[in-house]
Amino acid sequence: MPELPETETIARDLDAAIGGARRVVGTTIVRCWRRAKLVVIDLSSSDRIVVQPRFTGALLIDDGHLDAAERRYSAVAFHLADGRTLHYRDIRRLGTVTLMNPGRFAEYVSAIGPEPLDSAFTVAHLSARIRRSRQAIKKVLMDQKAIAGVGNIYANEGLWRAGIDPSRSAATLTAGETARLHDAIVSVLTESIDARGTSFRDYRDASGQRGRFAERLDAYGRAGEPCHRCGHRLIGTHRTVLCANCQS
DNA sequence: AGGGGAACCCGTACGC
DNA sequence: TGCGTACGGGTTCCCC
Repeated sequence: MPELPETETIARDLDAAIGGARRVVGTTIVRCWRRAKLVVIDLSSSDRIVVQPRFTGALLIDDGHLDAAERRYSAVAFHLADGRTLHYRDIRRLGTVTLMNPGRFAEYVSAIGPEPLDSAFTVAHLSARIRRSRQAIKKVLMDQKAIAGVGNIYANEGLWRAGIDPSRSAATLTAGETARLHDAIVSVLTESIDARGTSFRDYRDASGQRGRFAERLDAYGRAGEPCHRCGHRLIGTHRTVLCANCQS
């Protein structure tokens, strides 16, 4: 399930492969980039193709060698002037591909919170958002209106790094905890992008490769295994995992 | 307003 | 073996 680092990897690869004036029938792909968990494809017409992969969506380039298994679930195909085809494939079909004009795109994006890897995302910003919510801190982290791009995996990882219980009411976090959480989110997302994301289940990048961050996870998917920090057994379901000893 | 819950979808895992 | 069913999971929409 692509979160920020996986979506960033998809967008970067896509931009390298087809960004910079690749002609599609009737228009030209100018640039591919990421906002939150969305892959955004800028067209010369000033419209944009906005792809939300959700769980199983992937953008794959067929240069004539894409195997039939990958092509099988293709829902949308963009034929490029150079002969290649950009496929949106989605096994569970919960993802979306939307063509937006500039007004619609601006409206859509304005409802999304700040990018955690932008300099505008400061401890003060996180603190202000956290302080006014009595919801569990993990739920706030996953709220796209609060912070863009963080989902279940990186919410678990960030909270583990910061040593904070995911079920803690957001408003009860101290200034020190908020600062640690901010640093934890930024570092885990940055490191995951460097590793080309976390591959779980169906996620593949634009060339069909898996990400390497899965082997570096500290919490997500590790219930019952020893904490990498203190050795205590991690508790929880596959959804929320924590170390009861060092996340209080 | 803010929070809670259902719907969306289909491959996988599991039970009989 | 083969069929049927429960499950998952982010976002959106609806309702309280």
